[in-house]
Amino acid sequence: MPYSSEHKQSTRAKIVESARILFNRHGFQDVTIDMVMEKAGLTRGGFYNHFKSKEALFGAAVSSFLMGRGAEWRADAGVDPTKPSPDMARQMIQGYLSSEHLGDLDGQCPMIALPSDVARSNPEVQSSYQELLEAMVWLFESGLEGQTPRSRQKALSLAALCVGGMVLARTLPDSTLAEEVRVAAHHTASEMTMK
Amino acid sequence: MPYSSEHKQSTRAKIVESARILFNRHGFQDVTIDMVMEKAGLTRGGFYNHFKSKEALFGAAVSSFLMGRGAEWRADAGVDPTKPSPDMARQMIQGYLSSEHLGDLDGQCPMIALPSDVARSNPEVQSSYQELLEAMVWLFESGLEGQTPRSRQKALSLAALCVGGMVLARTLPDSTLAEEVRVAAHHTASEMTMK
DNA sequence: TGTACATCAGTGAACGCGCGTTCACTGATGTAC
DNA sequence: TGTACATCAGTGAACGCGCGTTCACTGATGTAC
Repeated sequence: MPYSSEHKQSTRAKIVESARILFNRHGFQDVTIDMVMEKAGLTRGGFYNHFKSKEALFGAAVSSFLMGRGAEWRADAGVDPTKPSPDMARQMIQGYLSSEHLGDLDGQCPMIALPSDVARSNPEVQSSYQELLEAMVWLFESGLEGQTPRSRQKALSLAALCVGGMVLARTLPDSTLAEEVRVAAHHTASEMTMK
Repeated sequence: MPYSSEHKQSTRAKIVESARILFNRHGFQDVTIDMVMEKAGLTRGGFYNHFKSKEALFGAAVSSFLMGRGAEWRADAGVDPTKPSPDMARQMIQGYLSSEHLGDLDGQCPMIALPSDVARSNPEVQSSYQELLEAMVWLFESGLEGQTPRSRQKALSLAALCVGGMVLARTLPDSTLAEEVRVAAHHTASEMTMK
């Protein structure tokens, strides 16, 4: 077999990474196969050696975030699952609702950048999105006292607050108001981990 | 001048209403001018007698929600601005995070249906979106005790929680989890209006 | 060790379809006389 | 009051462009002998 066995894999990875960044910036429909392949240093035609459609690429891109940063979240929380610390939840909130994350158009969480796109996409993409949320909720839940229905409710609400705060902040044209929303969500979320 | 003066206005209104519903269901890009005009009982060509572009229609559609339900919110809150009641905020939360609202694909709030679309649209559309959020925040803020920085933070966080909870619930393919998120956000938001 | 061969990742031209927009027209309706 | 006229909302065919996808090919690289 010509070409080393890793060669195709690494090309595929380059395509997915280019796609993840471009989708994050421009959304599903405004990104063309040409843009993705050019960013990956390749040409149009080769794309279908790796994916059966543009939608399949979208799924791979969302999923790649889950495997990357999402896996970090899990790892952070899973270091010692028997002794979960509230610090982990607080660090997560700190990072997620930070101004750095708000400005990081390339690296941001797809739940912020692509909610409508995912809602209208196919079930595989939506599953990746759901796994990402579950990772986040799981980390929050582990970081709170005990595993009561109460902490479950709190963890889910924290996720809604984090995602909602960032989605709003990203969409508002008045950056002062956007910042106000982000900071308010940040404070409220922090308080919720206290008591 | 032929045709009564209201005739064109009412045709325009029919187009906007059709567009609002279709955009809510399918997003900006998946709705065609043909679909909108057909739903309004007209044909393609006439569209440009009313709007200069598809984007202009999108702005009018988002804005029409603001003028419709958004105005109701304001009116509700503004009945007696000197004596704001926490009931108003609670009612708003009740309705916004209800399962009826989650299922109402046609009539739902554009902040839930179209966040990514608006984020990538032009400034006029984003302004409409912002006005909608401001109406919501204003209602929450009026419903809380006093006008302290504290109540402002709470009002903004409530908005983030409402929108975030619904965006997540709408996007999750597992409807049990979606419902869990909605209910959790509902409970937490209600609690926040208590103390 | 060197050479012919087979494989298949990557190329780039072409296809085909959809959709936003334009345009020449039609015909309904209000106004002037 | 009735009739000719002017306006302009609405029609539907056509245009043109972009983009997802296909396809015949090229050429780099591993393998067999």
